[in-house]
Amino acid sequence: MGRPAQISQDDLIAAATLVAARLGPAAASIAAISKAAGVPTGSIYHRVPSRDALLAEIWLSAAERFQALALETFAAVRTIEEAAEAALITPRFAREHHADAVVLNSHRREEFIRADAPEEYRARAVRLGTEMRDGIGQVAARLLPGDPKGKEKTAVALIGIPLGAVRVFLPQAVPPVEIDAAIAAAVRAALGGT
Amino acid sequence: MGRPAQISQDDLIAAATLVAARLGPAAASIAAISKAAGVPTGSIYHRVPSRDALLAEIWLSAAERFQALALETFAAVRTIEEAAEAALITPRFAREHHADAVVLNSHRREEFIRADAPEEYRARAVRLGTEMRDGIGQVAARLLPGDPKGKEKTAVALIGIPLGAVRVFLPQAVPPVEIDAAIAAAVRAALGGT
DNA sequence: TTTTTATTAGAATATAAATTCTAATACCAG
DNA sequence: CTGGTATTAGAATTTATATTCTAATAAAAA
Repeated sequence: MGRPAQISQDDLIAAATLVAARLGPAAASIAAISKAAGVPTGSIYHRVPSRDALLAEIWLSAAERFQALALETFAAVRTIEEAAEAALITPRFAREHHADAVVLNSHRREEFIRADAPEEYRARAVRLGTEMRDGIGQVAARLLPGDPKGKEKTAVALIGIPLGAVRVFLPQAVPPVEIDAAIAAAVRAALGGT
Repeated sequence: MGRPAQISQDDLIAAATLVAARLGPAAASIAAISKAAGVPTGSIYHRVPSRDALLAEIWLSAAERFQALALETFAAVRTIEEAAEAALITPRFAREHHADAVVLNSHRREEFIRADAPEEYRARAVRLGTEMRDGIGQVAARLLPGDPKGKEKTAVALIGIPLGAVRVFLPQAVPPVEIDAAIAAAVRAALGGT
């Protein structure tokens, strides 16, 4: 079976995520990542075909982790009060998965998934975007039926506001729990409740 | 006086800002910028000493433009209602200065002003940060006196929430005016008003 | 008109980082 | 024990791009 690997592909992505979160995707060079992972540069290419692919995996694995949680939560939202509670997944995720949150929140997707990235990765990213828009659209249909800008307002409330609040503290710190009440209140207000 | 320049330093920074906003700072190469500005690569170095300096100028000129507006507005805030109105400078700025807003909002400062950037630029960036924190602190002292987390809540309300709301639409689009009411309502709520 | 000089223009060079390559290594199956 | 094989290890190569350099140019001043 050959010589055993020092790290798994998941370990590699985790190490690369940490580097990208700390230094930014542009500075996440193969040299920096291999040093952080504790393996020689050549070994990286036994796990992923290229740096572009690795950068894409960093973003996609973080995004898929967040989105699975978000969509499941949003699907259950029937009232503005439930929406206010659901919006708190964003600060909670940032506390539990700091590096992922920094990757998603303090950087642009386009810097991880370039215009010339392999089609496979672009497709996964597009699917995530579509799924999120659908999920938001369904919440909007339930909470603000008939409002022509209901989708935009719901996106601002469920995504924009909590993300913005969290971003005041990222990437250095973790958002303090005290801001959760402010986020919930802001979401209620943005959706027109009380 | 020598051969006249095709573009001024401000023109160069404006062109570079557009490239950085569209492609990200990492992809804002000298070649890409010179092409966008319509001048040969060598001419760039008659305007700025290095690419690092140009990237720093892009961020600083955008940040200084926004911050002058923000601090002047915040200085007049005495009530939560005035704070809600003041928070709307962010979506308005994004509509009027789209590329600047994308630079500031969809990218990290650290990617424009690297750890090894010339001290002059780092100092300007540090000063901006200090001034903004001071400004927020003074608003917090007026709006939420005695609240131990008043500064964090004010930052979330005046910066985080409007920035997050705007970011739902950037970098492709411009935030629609319809969201301004939602932002104002969210800011009031985050500050504990009504 | 001639001289001066900042700029254009883009080729040449330097530098940094991604990728590939060769050899050595360590485990497993037989 | 031995052969097969995936991995380590890191050097060599390639590629991309920042920077420098040389010559030509265009306007203003003398």
